[in-house]
Amino acid sequence: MEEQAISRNFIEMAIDRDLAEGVYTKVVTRFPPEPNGYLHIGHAKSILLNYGLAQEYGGTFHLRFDDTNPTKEKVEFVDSIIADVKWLGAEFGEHLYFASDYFEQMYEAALKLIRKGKAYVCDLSPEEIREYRGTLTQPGKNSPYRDRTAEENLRLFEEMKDGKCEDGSRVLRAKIDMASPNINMRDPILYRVAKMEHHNTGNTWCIYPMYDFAHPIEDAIEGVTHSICTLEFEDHRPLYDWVVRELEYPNPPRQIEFAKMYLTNVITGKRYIKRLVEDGIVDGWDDPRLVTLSALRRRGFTPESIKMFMELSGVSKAQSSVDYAMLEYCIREDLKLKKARMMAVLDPIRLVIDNYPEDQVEYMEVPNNQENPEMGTRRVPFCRELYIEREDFMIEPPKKYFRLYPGNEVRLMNAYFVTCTSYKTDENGTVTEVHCTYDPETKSGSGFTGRKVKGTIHWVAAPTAVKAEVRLYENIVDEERGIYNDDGSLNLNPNSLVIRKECYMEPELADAKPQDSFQFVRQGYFCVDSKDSAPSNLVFNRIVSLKSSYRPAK
RNA sequence: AGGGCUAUCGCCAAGCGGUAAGGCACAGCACUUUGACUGCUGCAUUCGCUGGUUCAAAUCCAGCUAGCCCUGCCA
Repeated sequence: MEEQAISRNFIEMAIDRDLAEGVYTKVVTRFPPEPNGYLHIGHAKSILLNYGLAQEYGGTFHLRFDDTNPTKEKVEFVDSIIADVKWLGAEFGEHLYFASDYFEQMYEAALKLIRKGKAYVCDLSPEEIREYRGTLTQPGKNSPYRDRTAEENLRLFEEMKDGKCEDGSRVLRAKIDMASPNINMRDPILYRVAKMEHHNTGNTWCIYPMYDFAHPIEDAIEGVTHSICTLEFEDHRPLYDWVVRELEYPNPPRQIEFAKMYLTNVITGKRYIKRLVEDGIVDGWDDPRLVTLSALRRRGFTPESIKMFMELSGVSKAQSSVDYAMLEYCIREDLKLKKARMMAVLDPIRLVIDNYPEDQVEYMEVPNNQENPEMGTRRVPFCRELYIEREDFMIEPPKKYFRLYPGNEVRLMNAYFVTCTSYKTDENGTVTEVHCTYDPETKSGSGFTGRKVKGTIHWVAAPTAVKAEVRLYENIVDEERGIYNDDGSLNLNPNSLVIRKECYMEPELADAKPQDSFQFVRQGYFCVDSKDSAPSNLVFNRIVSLKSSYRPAK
């Protein structure tokens, strides 16, 4: 009851009011994508918002393809969208619809408007229509075809439907107000001719309804109560209302707009992503550097993390750009207790324990996740020769560096304390090998409290190490300058390349399957790539790095 | 005779006339077999600006300013 204090967003408040006033008795929402591309993280907000609202009010959520323009749509996109919506956990059950299945009803609706004298067939060319429309500051003027009789309009519209008109030669228009300050109300086009095959209806139709006409009808047919869309449609609301009013739907849906979500440092915007795909800059719609849902999934993001992200970012009408760090927080938060913490050395250097028996192998009992004992333990081999991270050793350590350097003692995670005794370099002065001695008394779990060390480093036994490839991703765009330059050329951040590393991992990881994910101690969360991994070649994508408060001194 | 929307910390975002929630980020301390995690602490005398109404204004009124959207037979 005190929990009630949690604030409700403006959409919930509007729905509460509608329910209280009896405008609606149930809630029906929908996510209405056009199948002209893959879904990205921006769409996830709309999906989760609509689905969440339906859940919250015990209503229904629909997935409806707004496929009214055959020139842009493909079944490939329909399939990917369905997969992505399901992956996010937005259950639409039987409520999967296609706007194109309503074409007959939309045609009837057009007929109704014509009979009411609210729509007319216009023979103006596209250029003329533009001229007649006026400008932002100048009113438009009436089309010379505006006063055709209903009979004539009916005849002409039928000709359009029957394929007797060429593309662009005629349109059906609403008769509203050419002087309206809202350009959408200046006799908007309702139907256009497009002699083209449609992915769903084939060649049944050669006239297709425009969004402004089709969308309110789709919503009304399905009994949608709250038609939630983004801010750029605010100016269309008067037309939306005009359509449902003139068509005399009994309980017309109501359109509510919210601000699109932008993420800093990534490319959102379907047309930019599309261009990167088409230009071959990325491997495909699911290239892990993208923020399409399929890319995030491939990279290892979880639906839960995306849901959390949407909940944290909130819903409002203020144009906003959420910090990418928030998404990173969400995925770390989600994986923290769920994933095993493994040791992997990304930039290896050999560590030899001089006083450890040459042929001995010990198996260390290691918890899979310190904070989640339910995840059990595993056995990790330990021996005389190991790999450690190159950055975990320094010849001359800066202040406050408490990893390995000559004379210093550190803990090998889950194993023993070791003290660095010497090191070897090549002719360039690059360290090639580090030598140390271990103290048998300090074995992990032995309860040794004799002395403490400040640093703990991870390692992998050299003879049994599994070789794998790891990919680290940097942001693909230069945040400062945007994606494309003025001349249309691509503006990639020079640091945005994928960094590939050959690395060594615990033998247990040899059995990792595509989409399995883990925390690599001190390195971040990684997920086995589902496309590029072969049994003989494991490829891990870094989902997100771990936070680090260590800053190497300059 | 342009219209619509928005403006609260670096980034999101509550607030709906009674004296600025929360999260991310950041900083510091503690803890630590991950410099992680966790815990604690700090982080808007002020709500785009200027006036006005009121005992009282981020909240109401007026006028400015800035940003976003709209002149597709796209959605």
